[in-house]
Parts: sequence; structure tokens; C-alpha cells
Amino acid sequence: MKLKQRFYLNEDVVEVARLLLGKYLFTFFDGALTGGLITETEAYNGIHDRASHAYGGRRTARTEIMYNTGGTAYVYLCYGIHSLFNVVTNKENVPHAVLIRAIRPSHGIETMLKRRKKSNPDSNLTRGPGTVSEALGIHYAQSGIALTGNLIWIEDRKIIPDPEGIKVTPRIGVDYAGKDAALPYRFIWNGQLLEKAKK
DNA sequence: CGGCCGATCCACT
DNA sequence: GTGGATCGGCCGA
Repeated sequence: MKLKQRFYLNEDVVEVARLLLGKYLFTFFDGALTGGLITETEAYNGIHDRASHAYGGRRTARTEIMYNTGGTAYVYLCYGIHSLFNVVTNKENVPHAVLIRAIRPSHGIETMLKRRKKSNPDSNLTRGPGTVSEALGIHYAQSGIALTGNLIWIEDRKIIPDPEGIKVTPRIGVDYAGKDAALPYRFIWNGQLLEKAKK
């Protein structure tokens, strides 16, 4: 059920962002399994995307991780406070990535509550990219680890989102990206499942 | 080196 | 709806 590297080598990062809806994101740190159903993603489409850290082919110590082969975690510090978790896609040297913006908690909720310093699992436990990382225990020092390993991984549990339940919008917080700020690269799934095909 | 600023969140009003 | 927190990355001098 764990997604194989083949999944991450897809050359269409926007498609991957959509396909990740309904998959399960897990971490296993400090003996605790935590995870949930991915409900919101954003695609960052490489060197021609002004919103991407890799725009213009920029390579720095930080962005270098995005040039890894698909199936790597790219985690960076935002606003000095938040670690934001991304899935690197496509082949080596093509810096595509999908930002995970929200999950629906399913595993290790007690652990996630403790990490988030909350007492009740309300709708804000893992909604927003900074809170997802905090709840799952992901830190920017972990940027570069493989999603085919046993610390952070994604599973396909045969959950099939209803396309009608998926909303597509521009990305959040990328006003600096000029015309690319308007691209429809954000996917939000309301949790509605596809009805079994009527025969 | 110095300075600006960000793929955000939360408390408060 | 608004503003403060908080610090590494990046760029220019």
C-alpha cells in the first residue's frame, strides 16, 4: 500500500497534486505512528513557475533538495516558525514539488494533540501546512529524506475521491508570483467519496 | 556582512 | 480583520 517511487516519477506535478488527495500521509517518529488522509495540496511546477523556490533554475543549499529524484521530502522553514512539507516529484534535476496543506487526522491523534499543544481534536489540528508538519513531527532538518523509507511515507488505501468533491483554486500566499499566482494549482477535497460505478 | 522578507498561524478585537 | 512572532535564506554591498 505504500506508494512506490514510480508514483513520484510522474512528469505532471499538477496531476500528482490531484492524485495525492485521498492518500494517507504517515510519519513514525519517537515510536509513534501519526497520520491522516490528505485533503489539500498545491503544485509547484519547476523552473518556469514564479511561485516556486526553484524558479529560473535557482539552486541553493535549500532548494537543491527539490532537484532530487521524485519521492523525496522537501521541508523548509517559513516565516521563521513553520516547517512546510512538500513531496518532490519527477526525475532527478527537475525541481517539481507538491505542498501538503491539510490532512484529516486518522492515526496517533493523541500524539498529534500533544505536539500541537491542544486538548481537543478540532478542525484546526492539521489544517494548514504548518500545522500538518507540527502534528506529524516533521522538521525542516528532515528535508531530503526518502518517502520510500520508514520515517515519512504515503499510502494508497483505495480511497477514491469524488471528482465533484474536489475544488480547484489559485495557490495561497504567492502574490509575488505575478501571473503565475493565478494558476489553478491548489486542490481541496471535501472528503466525498466516488460512488461505486453503477452498472 | 547587513537587511529584507517569506508557499504561516494564532491571539485578540 | 489585524498584527506580532521569529529566523533562515537570499541578495546586494
